[in-house]
Amino acid sequence: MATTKFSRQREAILRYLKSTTSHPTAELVYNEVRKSYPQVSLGTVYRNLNLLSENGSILRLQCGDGSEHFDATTASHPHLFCRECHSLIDLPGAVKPDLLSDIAADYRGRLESYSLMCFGLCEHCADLKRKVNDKKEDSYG
Amino acid sequence: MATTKFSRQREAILRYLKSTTSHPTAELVYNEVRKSYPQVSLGTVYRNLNLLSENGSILRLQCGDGSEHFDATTASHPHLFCRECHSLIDLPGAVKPDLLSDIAADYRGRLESYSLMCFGLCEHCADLKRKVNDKKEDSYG
DNA sequence: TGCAATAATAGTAATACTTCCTATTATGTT
DNA sequence: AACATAATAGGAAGTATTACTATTATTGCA
Repeated sequence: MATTKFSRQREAILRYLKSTTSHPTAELVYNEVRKSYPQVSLGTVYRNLNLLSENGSILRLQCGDGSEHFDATTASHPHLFCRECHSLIDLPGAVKPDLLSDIAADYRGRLESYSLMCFGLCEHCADLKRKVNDKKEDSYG
Repeated sequence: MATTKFSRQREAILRYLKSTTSHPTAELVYNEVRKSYPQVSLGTVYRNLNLLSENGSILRLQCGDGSEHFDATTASHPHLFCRECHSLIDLPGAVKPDLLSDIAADYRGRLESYSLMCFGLCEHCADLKRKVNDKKEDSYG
């Protein structure tokens, strides 16, 4: 078996992901890591993101915007993709831990993990919407 | 506003998606629709899949295998991506309808819909695994 | 029924995003 | 220090998807 060797680039990628809650794409990780390793290549970033997600160090998120996002908080937790500002954010509050077992009760296969992506409005965009509605009420009522 | 006009190709795409439970990719939809419309182009398939998913006629599913899958069963329901045979299947049994409200209780934004993707083994692959394990027990124990 | 307006299409070019390839460099071991 | 090899940089190649444009299909109306 090929043993995994340490690499500064991989450490920088993981360190960056652990330092942010912004769920960056590969491209954003690349731009960030380039600040400390100007010679790093996009291929290296992709190879390591794949390696880290395969060994469970990070999560791979898809929200329907075409590209993939990465998250170093590996415990299954829900995300929200805002349909207004297109930001991808962590949702506070745990999902019921028995989410999978409820489903598994009806199913003879094996459920090991899940990814829950919510769609709607983030707090900021929901606030804006409320303000706009308030104004409308002012003018018409 | 541009009004949407009828198109045979779009109808064929939707009809096919409604006739199957296999969650095909754009490429597979293309191959299928080509049987009735040999001249159809991949661009048309993509444009219509986007249109149909934007107007809520179909769902867009991502299971981490790189491409997108489409589903004409539009009610939010859970899916399973089998890590062994890589098939993407519907999970029976409803998710608790209060799944979103539980989360929304802690959140000031607005949650409108969700996509729940489970990972593990489908019934078929889970069965195979059990048989292999049984054999091992035979030989070693 | 025929005509005008325009949405949708086919076919192709262009654009992501991601992986693959190869010579070179970094890491870990003896 | 020397060896074995994992990992890298840089660029080429491969997919999945979108954009462009001349042509065709659909719709509303005379």
